[in-house]
Amino acid sequence: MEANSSYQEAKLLEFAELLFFAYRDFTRDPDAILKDFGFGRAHHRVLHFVNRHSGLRVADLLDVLNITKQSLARVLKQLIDQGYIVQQAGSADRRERLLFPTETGRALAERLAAPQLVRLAAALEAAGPQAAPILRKFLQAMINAEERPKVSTIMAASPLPLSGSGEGETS
Amino acid sequence: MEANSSYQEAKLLEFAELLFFAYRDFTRDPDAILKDFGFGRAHHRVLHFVNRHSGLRVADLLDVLNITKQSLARVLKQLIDQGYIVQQAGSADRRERLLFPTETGRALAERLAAPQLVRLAAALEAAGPQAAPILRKFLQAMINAEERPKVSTIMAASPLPLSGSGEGETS
DNA sequence: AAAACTACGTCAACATCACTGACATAACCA
DNA sequence: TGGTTATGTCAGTGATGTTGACGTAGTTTT
Repeated sequence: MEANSSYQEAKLLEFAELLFFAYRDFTRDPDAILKDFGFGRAHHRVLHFVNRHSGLRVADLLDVLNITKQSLARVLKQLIDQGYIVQQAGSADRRERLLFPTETGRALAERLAAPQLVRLAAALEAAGPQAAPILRKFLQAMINAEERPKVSTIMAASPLPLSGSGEGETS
Repeated sequence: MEANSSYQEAKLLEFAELLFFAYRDFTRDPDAILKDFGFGRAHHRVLHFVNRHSGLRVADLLDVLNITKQSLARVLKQLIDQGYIVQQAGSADRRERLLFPTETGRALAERLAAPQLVRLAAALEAAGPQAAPILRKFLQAMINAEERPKVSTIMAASPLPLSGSGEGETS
């Protein structure tokens, strides 16, 4: 089953290139919007995960994004200072800073996601009715095996209930 | 057909996140190799397209990568100076600089691609036998409509015949 | 042949986003 | 009390992208 023929390799290279082009364009729409706010792609990533997984800790975010805390600090600080994200001390462990989007933050996150969701919906439809489960399997298998449990955990915790009001206890 | 239900949106968001993680890990292996050479992801992209589409012009490369010539210049110069890529004046239009990989360049390109192809092959297998055509449709549809003809042209021209020897006429 | 345009290279300044290393603070834990 | 943990922050650096301006060789147009 390890067909390593020239044909196979050419096919795989084709997918590698398609993936490059697809991802390039996937990020293009939000990048354009972000520019108007003086933000970059890093802000999008942070805002996305804070919005979608409300209440995650700074450590969780570092884990998800795979960047250093110094890298995160800059963008997170900007998002907090400009009122897109608020922090809240953890109730069990008060060292933890749980992150929540403000209303403004949620609105921006949704605005950034909108063109991407439209694109994804169109691409899924173009790929056919059975595409979704197949694509899910493919993408999951593309993720490093050691990372998969972590990713599953994060993605399963999407509608994490807001412990506090999620607002009003800004630093 | 514009199912915009909460369920649909959640599913699409899931794909958006999976795509992020998948692409992140897709670039991880080559990034690690590049570090040993003092190169970055930009070098990989240039070397990849020069290797796979031997003889393309600088203008083609700019078009494919969607970056400015000043950005390209830095990495391209390094790859040329260090013997991974050679230039050759176009025969029809001698202003054009056609780009070719050296043997060393080809070897590095293949080494960088290897883990990605392994990953892709495994993911395609995990996704099932009908995955390839579906995935191809999906990825193509993810690309901006205006860009698709350009991308098709580039990808169709993969085994572009080397006009010269492809070596020996370095600047 | 002169003028205009094209392909490419290059200099300079700058922004974003990542990194390493070091150190500070507050809160938890033993 | 002392050690560890979660987070924040300062300082310096590197990779990659940007805009703007200018130069040079080669092609095309008039």
